[in-house]
Amino acid sequence: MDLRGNFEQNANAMGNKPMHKVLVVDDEEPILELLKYNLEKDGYEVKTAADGMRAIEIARKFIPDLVLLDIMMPKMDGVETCRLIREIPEMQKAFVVFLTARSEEYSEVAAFDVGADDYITKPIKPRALMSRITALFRRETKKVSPASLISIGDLTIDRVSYTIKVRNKEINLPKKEFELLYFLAQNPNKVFSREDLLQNIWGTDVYVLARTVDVHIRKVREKIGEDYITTVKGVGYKFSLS
Amino acid sequence: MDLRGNFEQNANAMGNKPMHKVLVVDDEEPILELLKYNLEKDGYEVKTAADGMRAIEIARKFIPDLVLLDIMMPKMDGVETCRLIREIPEMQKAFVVFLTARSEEYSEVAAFDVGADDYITKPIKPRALMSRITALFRRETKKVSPASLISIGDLTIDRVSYTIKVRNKEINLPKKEFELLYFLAQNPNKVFSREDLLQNIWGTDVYVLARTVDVHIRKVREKIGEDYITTVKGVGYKFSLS
DNA sequence: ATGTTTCTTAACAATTCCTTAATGAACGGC
DNA sequence: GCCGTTCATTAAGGAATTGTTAAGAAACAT
Repeated sequence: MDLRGNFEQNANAMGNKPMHKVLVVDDEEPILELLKYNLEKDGYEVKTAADGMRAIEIARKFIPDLVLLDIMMPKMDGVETCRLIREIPEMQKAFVVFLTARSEEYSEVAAFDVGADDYITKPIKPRALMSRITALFRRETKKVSPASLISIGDLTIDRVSYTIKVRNKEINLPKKEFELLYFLAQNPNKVFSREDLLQNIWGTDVYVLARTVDVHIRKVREKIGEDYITTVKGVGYKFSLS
Repeated sequence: MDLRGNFEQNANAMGNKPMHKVLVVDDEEPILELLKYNLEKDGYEVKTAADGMRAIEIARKFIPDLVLLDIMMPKMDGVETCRLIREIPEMQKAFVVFLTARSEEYSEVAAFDVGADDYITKPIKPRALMSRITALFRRETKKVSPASLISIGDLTIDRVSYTIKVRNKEINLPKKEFELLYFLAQNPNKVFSREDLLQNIWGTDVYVLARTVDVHIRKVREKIGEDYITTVKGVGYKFSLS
């Protein structure tokens, strides 16, 4: 069973990679397969369409983050398809990358004019294509974390340098421990159940036992002292000011 | 809590912001048109120039907030044009963004030395360009020209000669290694992901695997010692003072 | 051209971190 | 006191990330 299935917004406090959706549009079956195979291997969720009409139908529901679009297609060509896709409100911010045979020299200007973000010439080299797609998503503006510095009493949590300071002593925490402490400290005095913590720090698509939280709590306490995190029996943990 | 939200930069379409003036300089007519069209669609006031001389004439009267400047031009190249533009008193605080063909590899250092704020490789992808311009204007403070000399502890980084000094010993670093160290040292204690580093050092249009960063980190450490660059597992690297 | 340096990738090793499971301790109800 | 529940603590295996090396491309210089 594919556990990745329906979890799009698996972004969480740790900044896990969101899974991106890709729609591939080409009239040649082998190319569809090749691209689908490579994309899925890299962890993208993929749908395919054999012509422009189908592409638009699918785009409306699927709302891909990226459309790979063959320029030369029967019935409706790529540029026209792109224009129509851009008319779908939710598709405004999606990326569109054209696939074009080298010989064609299809007007780049026309392509970019309808809002293409890049174009790639056939024959397609999977590795190169994949790295360019990676680069596309890499450019995405990323969110700014709410507070990069939390200071409570003699404890300082610095998300920029990923370090904490207790009683003027700097300590390096492993990622999960850091995120756990950071998350609790963002809402001082508020109790979170283990499930809450798993959801927010581990993410929705991870299958981890609730007891795992205990172990991390224990390790954080070991490093910063017992005074900051309080156990609320039967409920969960909270960051307590004292 | 899904922290990911839809924070996109749909800034331009509405809102009564001050209208920004843009001067586009390129010797190719189609490119001028493409850029002019897209910029005006986004609400900028645009003027164009086909060569450096004309550019300077226009800049003197028009006083644009942003100059898009092709690096490769007949008669006077972009770098020279930029320097002359910077001599116009009213143009001191304008943004300058270079346009460059991917193949050229025009000296970035030369470009930044004459006061470029960014550079973008052709072929130009209007949507990407527009969002970068939006981002440029959104920045409150104009990027300060980076210091050419950084000194931290017993480490000195000299951007002019591309050399560093550790414990009074001068070392020559290859370009990528130097820029990596330089970039990290500019923001001491700040953790950068491999993606961050790729974007800022390799550029947005280069397709390189993230693990490549590791190898360069390794080489830098080999040369300057293990004490300066710290790994933050699961996150990235940082320059750490200790 | 030729040789040299640098960059990138790939493969494997080393390390750290995460998760689980097992055990013991604390607490409350009966 | 006894029992059951819940949490604390520890250790071990496995998973994930990073370190390291080498080899082929690419860029650069001679």
